[in-house]
Amino acid sequence: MDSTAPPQRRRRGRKGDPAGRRQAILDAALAHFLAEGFAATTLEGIARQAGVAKGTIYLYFADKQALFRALVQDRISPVIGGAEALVPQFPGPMAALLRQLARTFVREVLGTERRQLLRLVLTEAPRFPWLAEIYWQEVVSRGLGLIRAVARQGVARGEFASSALERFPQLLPAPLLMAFLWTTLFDRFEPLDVEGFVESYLDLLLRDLEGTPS
Amino acid sequence: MDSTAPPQRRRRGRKGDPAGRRQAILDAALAHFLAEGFAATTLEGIARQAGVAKGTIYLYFADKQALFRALVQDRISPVIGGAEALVPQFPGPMAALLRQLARTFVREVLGTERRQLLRLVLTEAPRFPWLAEIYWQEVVSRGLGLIRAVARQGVARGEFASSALERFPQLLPAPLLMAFLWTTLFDRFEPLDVEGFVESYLDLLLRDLEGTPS
DNA sequence: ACTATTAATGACCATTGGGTCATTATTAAT
DNA sequence: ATTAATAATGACCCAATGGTCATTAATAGT
Repeated sequence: MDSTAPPQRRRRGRKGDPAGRRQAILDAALAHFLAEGFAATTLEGIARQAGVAKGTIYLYFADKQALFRALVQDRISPVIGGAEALVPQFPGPMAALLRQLARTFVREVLGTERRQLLRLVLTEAPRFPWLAEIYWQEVVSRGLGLIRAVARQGVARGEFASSALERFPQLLPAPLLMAFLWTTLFDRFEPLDVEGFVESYLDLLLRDLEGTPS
Repeated sequence: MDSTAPPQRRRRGRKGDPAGRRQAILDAALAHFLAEGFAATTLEGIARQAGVAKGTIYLYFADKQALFRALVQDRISPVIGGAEALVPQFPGPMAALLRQLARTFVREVLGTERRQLLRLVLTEAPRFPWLAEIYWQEVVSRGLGLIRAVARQGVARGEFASSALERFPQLLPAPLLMAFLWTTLFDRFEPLDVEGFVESYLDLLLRDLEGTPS
């Protein structure tokens, strides 16, 4: 996370590790964008933290926005991969799979620094349409697809009586989003038991999907 | 919404309507903050749209942040009032009341420019702790209180078999938040039938609250 | 009329920050 | 060694912006 070059070297000319530099810049940029948002982040600040001169950044990125874009693209994609690998070969019932997906999200995103990246995307996306688009392509559409697939499979196998989740796959991430928002903004006023909340919601959702009493 | 002073007057000295000026400035500020966010909004731009010189803003507000603060405080509070008036004297069953609360939110917030204000709060709050605090005091805590009251009442009257909503009042707004986010960011890729989504969720939630089959 | 008071102005200031580029250090090739 | 190629630098440029204040116009009181 902290990537200020170890001892303050002062080098010039060709350098050994261009990929490392790129990474250092990206790391520093992430830290600053997270803390201050896009508009308030200064290239000077990024450069200082990366142990690099301001001009150097422009050797790796066309401008501030390109840097932001590269950052997002580099770090966002890997998230969904695991889930996509898990779904098609899951042994147990679909209800259990949905539970696991939700829990994985809580553990792997809400419980790590990835949550900060999520926050960055959510807060900057309204102002950068391309950001929403990348996020849609790389994460949201794929996630939705997964949920739909599971929902459909559940119905096909006779495990689910309702197809509500297929029509509205957003039902699954809704409480996760709420938990995210809550812990980001309001936890200091009234802490939320995220685990309990999510489990509670899953009980409710799955109970309804499995047997619609009516 | 649009508040550029009617014809471009050029006045000096004492003026007739100081309250009107204040309002004009606030209107213009709202438009700009919504479109560009706090950091990217310029006082010059606000002044121009308000039909006022930049210096004039400083007669009404101490600085940029105070302006933002006043804006939020002025416009946010009235929202919850209606709901608070409705709840204590609602005639029908509590389930119907919850439905009405959710629908009102969809109609009165998601369906109006208030949604923009909500977006502004949500995107800027992480960077302005005092914003989260105001929003907590004026809206969130009161809203939560209402939901808890309804949940408790429902249980007391024997209408609800589960007290899940009392423990996690966030269960009610969760899908509303999702609908909000979705329509803000992803509607252009895959439109969401908000009404259907919310109703679908309410069915699910209320069915579960009313009779927990188990 | 004349004066005191005050609302409003906008030129101005100081600072900041994105972006450029001539210069310099380092390495690779010959 | 000498040269060519290139990685890195940071002083510099310039536009933009938050904030100030001497000046000016309108009004109220007398």
